[in-house]
Amino acid sequence: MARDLLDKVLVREVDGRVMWGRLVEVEAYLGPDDLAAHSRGGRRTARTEVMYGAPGHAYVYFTYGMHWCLNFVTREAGVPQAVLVRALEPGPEVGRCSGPGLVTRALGIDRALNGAPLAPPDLYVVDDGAKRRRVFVTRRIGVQGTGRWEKRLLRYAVDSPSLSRPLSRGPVRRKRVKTL
DNA sequence: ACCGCGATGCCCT
DNA sequence: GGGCATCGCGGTA
Repeated sequence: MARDLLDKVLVREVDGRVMWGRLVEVEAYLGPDDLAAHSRGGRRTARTEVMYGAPGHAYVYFTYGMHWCLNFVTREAGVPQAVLVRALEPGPEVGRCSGPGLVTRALGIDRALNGAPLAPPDLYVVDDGAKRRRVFVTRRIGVQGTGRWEKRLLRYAVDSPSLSRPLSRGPVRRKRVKTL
């Protein structure tokens, strides 16, 4: 799901204004077994509740005292997995989206959209037929102290100047970045 | 280029 | 009360 979302367009409409950006960087969080996921160990709290619901809905959480992060719930009810939206190539009139906190700030996404369906008119994804670029996979950003999970290649990105962080240090080298 | 750190508040133990 | 799926700034190279 994370891989398939790349190069598709995230659209946000608010007060009749249409904003969009192309998805270039996402991360998969694989539920109870994934020690880096909010739903690790099957945690089911007020915050994680929407991940236990139907797929195709937004999971929006607040972090570091100031940032909202947008996720897509991906699996059937009862399986709390999600894809974190980390970066977009911004459309016209949309500010920089090179990081999960910037994505939500640029598109006006906050707690009000937690649990919202990913469907018009508020927030949705469209396939505009753009050519799919080569997909790179790396370790997830900001994931530490989770044993093997911090090494797993669950960050999916296309090579773009709008990434939150480079695919690897220096020029992209085949040896350090797994290609699909 | 890399590193350290402060801001700021909710979540969960 | 500690930590956090972050960001931008200011310092050192």
